[in-house]
Amino acid sequence: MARPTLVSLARELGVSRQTVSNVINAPHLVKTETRERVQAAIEASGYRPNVAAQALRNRRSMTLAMRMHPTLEDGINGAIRDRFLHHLVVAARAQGYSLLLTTADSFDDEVDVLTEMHVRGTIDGCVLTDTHAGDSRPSRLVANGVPVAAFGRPWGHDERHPWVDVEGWRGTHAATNHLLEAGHERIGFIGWPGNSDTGVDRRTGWERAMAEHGYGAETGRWQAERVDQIEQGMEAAEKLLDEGVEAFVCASDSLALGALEAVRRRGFEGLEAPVIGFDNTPVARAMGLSSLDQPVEQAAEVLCRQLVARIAASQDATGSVEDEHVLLEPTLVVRELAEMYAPVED
Amino acid sequence: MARPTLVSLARELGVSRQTVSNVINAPHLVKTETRERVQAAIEASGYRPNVAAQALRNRRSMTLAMRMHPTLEDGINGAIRDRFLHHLVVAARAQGYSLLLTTADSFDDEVDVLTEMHVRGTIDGCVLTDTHAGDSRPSRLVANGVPVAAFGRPWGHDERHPWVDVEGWRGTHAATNHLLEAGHERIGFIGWPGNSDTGVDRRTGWERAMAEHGYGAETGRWQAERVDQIEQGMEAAEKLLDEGVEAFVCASDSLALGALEAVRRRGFEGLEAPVIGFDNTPVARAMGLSSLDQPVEQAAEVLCRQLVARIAASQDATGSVEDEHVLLEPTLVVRELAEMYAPVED
DNA sequence: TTGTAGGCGTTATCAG
DNA sequence: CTGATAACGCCTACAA
Repeated sequence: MARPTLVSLARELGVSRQTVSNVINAPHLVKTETRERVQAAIEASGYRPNVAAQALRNRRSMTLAMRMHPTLEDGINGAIRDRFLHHLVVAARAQGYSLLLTTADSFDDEVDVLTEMHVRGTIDGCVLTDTHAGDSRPSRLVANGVPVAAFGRPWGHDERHPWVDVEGWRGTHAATNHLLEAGHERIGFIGWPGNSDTGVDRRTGWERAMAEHGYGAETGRWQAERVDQIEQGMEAAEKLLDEGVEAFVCASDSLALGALEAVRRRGFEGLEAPVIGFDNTPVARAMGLSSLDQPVEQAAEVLCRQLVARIAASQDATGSVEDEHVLLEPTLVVRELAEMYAPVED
Repeated sequence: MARPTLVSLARELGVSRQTVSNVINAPHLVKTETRERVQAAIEASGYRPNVAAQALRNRRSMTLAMRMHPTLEDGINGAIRDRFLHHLVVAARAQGYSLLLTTADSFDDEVDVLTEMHVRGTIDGCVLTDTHAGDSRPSRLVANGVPVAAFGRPWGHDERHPWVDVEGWRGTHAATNHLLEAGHERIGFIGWPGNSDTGVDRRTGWERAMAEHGYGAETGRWQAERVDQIEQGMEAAEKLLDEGVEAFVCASDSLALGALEAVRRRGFEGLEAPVIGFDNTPVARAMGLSSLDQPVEQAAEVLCRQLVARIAASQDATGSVEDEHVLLEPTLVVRELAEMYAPVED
């Protein structure tokens, strides 16, 4: 027994296929009596419109795509991506869209893959993540006519596409203030080497807060740059502790975990360790490390809305919409150190 | 300038659209000369077949779906899911399929959502994860005519669908043997409370290895059951250490991290901690904890192959294929504890 | 309010 | 080897 179609339903009911279609897409056009009869038949038969036919006819696939980056050191870490992805799917669904996952070997390849999908009508638009300085993906995709929305601002470029980003500096700023208010004075910062935009951004918040409290002169001495590993964090923290630093804001949870270990070994007062990480990873939660949480849920939602608006604009040919550029703020999650990791007594 | 179609290309070249189609799908039917002329035009114009039209015509969307579970305690953890997903996308792509992500509020809802997608022609089949005892999803989906392949065996049921699973017990068995060979004698096991199938499976490997080495009588005393948290693992380990246990195999990395801390505090010889976790999470890697790695890449690949075969069978109506049931083995990843976490000296 | 007609872009079948 | 014809299932004008 084949699946019912508009035509088969219409035939059975003795009406035209158009009437059935109207019952679904423009019920107000159909006489109540007919409508109810048709609706009953639709439900009884379990009829569902075929998406391929709709896509062909409407020229929209109601599908978005996003590249699944291989887990990289410097990209969004696994846990965050997992959360982001989940919310993205939910947000897309809420707008009637599906999310398709893709892979690519490189950023260049990503542009090709996404463009191809768009040309073939597989997707209506795409989400970009892991933006970086000099990232040419957005402009190239836009040039190819592919609607784009990015998670991450276009560092240094003034791109013509909507994006959402999290203002890391506001997070580290809040974290620094929190430590200062808790009575600590010499707050250090452990960040990444090089001038990655995210890295500079996160350090800036600390610098600013310190300057605001009259420690501007010390920000040169009280900071360290290490690659993103626990051990590196610990080593850096020990060096800074020797210089008199007593609390730490870190660019990542990995570095923070290292700093935490260093701090534990020297002991500290109270239940809350004077160390704050970034990204609020599961480990941080498990150990009781305070951390900055990125509002990925909200980011996913905004991103989706932007993208859908962009798609609508690109199809209505009503011209361009105002590109939204949204900045969100991380939330400081304060925790007490898990008992088992309480500082080692001297 | 609209995108080229078969018709527009055909018109330009003065051939029929069918010929153009043949050049793409059945080149051998076309005279070399014509073929080359058409091919040149295709490349020059950047023509790409429209997937909606293909899907409509071929009645296959070349798309698979998988539910994105909200991160749960007992499900696949974030990091593993991330890896699995990535490989699934790659494997699907290799077979010409795309992967669509979905959400659902419950297992029941998941069946509805996936069935709906299949009825509407959005997807050709789906992947199931987080299978559990009494899981009715596979049979219901199969009943609805949706091709299915599951990551996780149908615990206790003899389902008629292909699946792949990882034999946890072989992992813990190998881990236990490794510790025994390293000279430890009294190996304990820290697992989860209750009788979750995965939990029992993982414990079984340890029990078996212990029995094989003449410690069968001790497996009752040398094990503990705790909820999956670091602190619980530590507490359990301390209790067992007091009973004379000297090394641990754990059902998860969380429990193992706790056990590791307990072991550190008492000190141990060598660089390799006498603790082995499960799932090879990033934290384990960072801290230098030995762990059992699930072959998710291979699982994704096999799963995809199974599903595609299943789809083909469901469409050729050639009857049913032999359902494959594949069991894979975890790999023991032995690590030396990160220097900074070296045991505390007495 | 309902029905008719045309077309979205592709592929399979069959005749030339 | 090539081309004409007929769907695949849906939606939007437009006509009745």
